[in-house]
This record gives sequence, structure tokens and C-alpha cells, in this order.
Amino acid sequence: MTSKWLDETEERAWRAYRRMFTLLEARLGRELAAETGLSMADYTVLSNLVEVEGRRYRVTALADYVQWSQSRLSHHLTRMEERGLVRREQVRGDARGAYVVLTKRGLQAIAAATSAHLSGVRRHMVDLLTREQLETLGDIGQIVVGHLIEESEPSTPETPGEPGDIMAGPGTPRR
Amino acid sequence: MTSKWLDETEERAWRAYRRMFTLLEARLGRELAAETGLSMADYTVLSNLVEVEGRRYRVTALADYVQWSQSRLSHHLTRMEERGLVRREQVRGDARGAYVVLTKRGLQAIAAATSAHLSGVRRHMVDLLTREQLETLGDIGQIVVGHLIEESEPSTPETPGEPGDIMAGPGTPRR
DNA sequence: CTGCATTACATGACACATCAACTTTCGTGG
DNA sequence: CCACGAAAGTTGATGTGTCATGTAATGCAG
Repeated sequence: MTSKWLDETEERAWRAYRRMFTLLEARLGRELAAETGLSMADYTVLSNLVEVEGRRYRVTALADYVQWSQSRLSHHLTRMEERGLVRREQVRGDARGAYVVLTKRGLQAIAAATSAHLSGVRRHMVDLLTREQLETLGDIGQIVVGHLIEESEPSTPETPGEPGDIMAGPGTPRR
Repeated sequence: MTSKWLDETEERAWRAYRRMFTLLEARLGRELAAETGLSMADYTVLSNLVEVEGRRYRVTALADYVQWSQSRLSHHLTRMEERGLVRREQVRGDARGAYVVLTKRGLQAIAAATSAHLSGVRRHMVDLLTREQLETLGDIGQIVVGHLIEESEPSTPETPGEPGDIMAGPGTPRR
């Protein structure tokens, strides 16, 4: 059954990863929707906003970070705005730009959702793994992410001195 | 920065995982579309079909396996059928049912796409990891998948004798 | 300055996903 | 056998994502 592209170990790893991701995404998505009324997309936007100082993000920067098209984000923001979860704000010094800002309602929503969501993450993944497996998973992610970022940003070979600093998150603007 | 829900190791693992799949999905999706004209959704359907004997799948079984709604799959199949990639066929013995069958054109498409796709998987992930990391990733996937399947199928605690047999794939019909 | 490419974001049309019916067939209890 | 609930798929309306394009502001070359 070992294909001609990947050997046995590689194929097992890849298929396991993919299957895990398929099932996990579906499960967490369903639970999130059921328990909080937020979609994964909502959660993505809100959780990124809440982590950054000022609870605001430039539209394009957020789109880049979450790997959405500007257009998708713009549409989604419009809908979230109608639900009162976020609001757009002008950027001082650049009249083209816009901030997405977390509203009070959005803050409540994400605060409530986070505990539910992360408890799911625990139950369905984190708590099932050993310390060592968690470490390794962190390593793997760091390596893969480091590679993908390098490749797409040939100019900025990642923050010098902190190679592969995947934890930087939105707080440390890339590029 | 360590939240109150996950400790440092756990949070690093989770964030690394999440970031990895966000970037990886986006990258592999773009490359697949550019190089083969198939979307990830197309690839999912075709690659599952090609691996099962008879190159056919019952609609609901496939929907279950890939975690789509029947409806989504049905709509998507209609479009793929129009492109000549798959075809529907009657099920002998159950007039309600339908098989999705890979057409010659679909077979060519997936054959061509697989090498391109898996070479991407290699470049962006597999080749970056050590043997041990690959083993561990396989273990992690197996554990998490095993848990998720058990939970959602209380009746069938996975093929007896082969607990957590995540490699079974579509060839071994579940449930 | 001024012209022009670029950046930032929005928008509208179209593709795709979801949700709630709906149709047909199955299978089973009575 | 037959009535009726459950199963397998499909369909249409509506929500969400994509693609091409539009609008306005910016910055920089000359």
C-alpha cells in the first residue's frame, strides 16, 4: 500500500496528520457553533483581535496572517459588523486604510468562546498526548511554519536572532 | 503569555499545529490549483475514489469519510460530473442509493495531480522532518483520530483487533 | 508640483456551502 | 402485506467565499 511518492513512515505520518486535521476541524467547528454560536471563521477573526494590543488590526495585515483574501475578510467583516462583533475604524495618517476593532460585544463573545473552544482542544487532542509528543508537535510546527514563511517572504528571513519564532503572533507585525 | 487554559508546552504545541495547518493548507491549495486546475475539494473526492476497489463509493459513505454533508457532496458531485471527472451509477439492490464512480478523465486528472501534490507535501513538510518526528506525528494522528472516531461511533469501537487503525481508509468501510 | 504606478480596501457577480425541505425506497412491526 | 418511520439522495433558498474590478489615497520619479 506504500505509494511510490512517500515511503511507509512518511505516508503514515502524512495520512495520520491529514485525517486528524479533517476530523478535528469538523469536530471543533461543530462544537464551537453549538456552544457559542460562532463559526470557526468568526473565532479566527475574534481570537486574533483579542490578542493584539488595542484590540485592532489593519485589514490587510489580518487577512495576510490568517491567509484569507482581502476580499473574503472584507465581506466577513461586514457581516460581523452587522452582528456587532467588530467595528471598522479610520487609520490616522492613512486615509485608505482601516482598522478592524473588537467591540465590547465582540470581546464578550470571544471571552466566552475561548474557554469552550480550548476545553475542546484539550479533550480532543492535548490531553491525549504525552509531554514529549506535545514538544515534538511544537517542533514540527515550528519547522514547517518557519519554512513556509521564509519561502513566501524572501526579503525578511524571519526576525533575526529568533529564527522560526512562530509564537510571535500578530503582536509582532511581520514584514 | 501562557493562557490560563493551556500551559506553555501545550499552548506552543497547539499554536504551532494551528499555524502550520493554516499555512500548509493555503500553500498546498494554491499550488494544486495552479499546477493541476483542481481544487482541494476536487482532490479530496478524486483521491478517495482512486484508492478504493472499483473506483466507486457510496455517496453517504464518502460524505461521512471526508466529513462533508451529503448535500455538499451531492452539489459538488453534480459540478464534477459536468466536468466529466466522476459519474453517478445505480446501486444494484438498493434503488435509493448511488455510487460515485471515477471516470477515465477523472482518473487521468487525479493521476497527474497526485505527483504534483505529494511533491509539495514533501517539500513543505515531510522532507523537513526527521525520521523520529515523522514517527511521532504518525503516533499523534493515530491517537487523536482514534479518540475522535470512538467518540462518534460508540457502537463500533473500531475494527476489533486493530484499535486505532487509521490507515484503513476507504478500502475498509467503517460502521 | 504632477503624473502614474502601487497600496488599501470595498463591491458586485458568480461559485460554492449550508440548511431545511422533499422524493423515493427500504425495512420492520403489527 | 401494508403502514410508517428511517435511510439515501436531491433540490432550492440563502449564507459565505472568490474573482475581477472599482475607488480613493499614497508615494515617488522626474
